[in-house]
Amino acid sequence: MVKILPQSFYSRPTLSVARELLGSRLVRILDGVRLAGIITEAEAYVGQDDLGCHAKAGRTKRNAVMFGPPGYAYVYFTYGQHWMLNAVTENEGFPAAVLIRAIDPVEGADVISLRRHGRDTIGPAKLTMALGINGGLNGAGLFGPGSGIWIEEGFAVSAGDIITSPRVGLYTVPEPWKSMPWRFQILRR
DNA sequence: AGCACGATGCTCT
DNA sequence: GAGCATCGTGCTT
Repeated sequence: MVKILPQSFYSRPTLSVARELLGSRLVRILDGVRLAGIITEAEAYVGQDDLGCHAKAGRTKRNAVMFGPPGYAYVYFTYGQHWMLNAVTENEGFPAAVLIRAIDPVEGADVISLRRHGRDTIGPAKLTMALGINGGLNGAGLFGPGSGIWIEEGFAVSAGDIITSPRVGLYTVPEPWKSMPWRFQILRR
């Protein structure tokens, strides 16, 4: 029996949510077809004090969803071509989110492979390409089946199987934020 | 297998 | 006008 992660799952410390999203199942209904992948990598972005977080300079049109209630998708466009998927965390008014950085396809792998031209789904923009995620999903609720995207309970990943490291791509972010070990990955054996 | 680089356009200053 | 939570290619080992 399948359980969609409830809004209360996201209404918690972002680091906990990021760790626990590993092993869970990201589901996307695309053209009526169910696609899904196990989340294998995620990063935490934690509030206005975190100078790596988009919310550092306050609320803007782009990051507004992060300031809202938890459990919603924050989808933004970057590098002129890529969409990034985040899950908003913590309480309304505290801007924080988890960036989903990689999935391991488990349903609709044929469709996913076509969409990726046979290439992998390890990378934040790669998985949005694979699942057809774009700005139209910014603000979509992740805790119910209504929006065509949600996250289901998966399997628990033991602490020993989680790799922690600094977040990727924060070239101009000052320390200590640049080096905070807020990237979580499932160890590949 | 790894590194360097160009692409490309939106957002915020 | 600068910068960007990246990707794919092409070149080097």
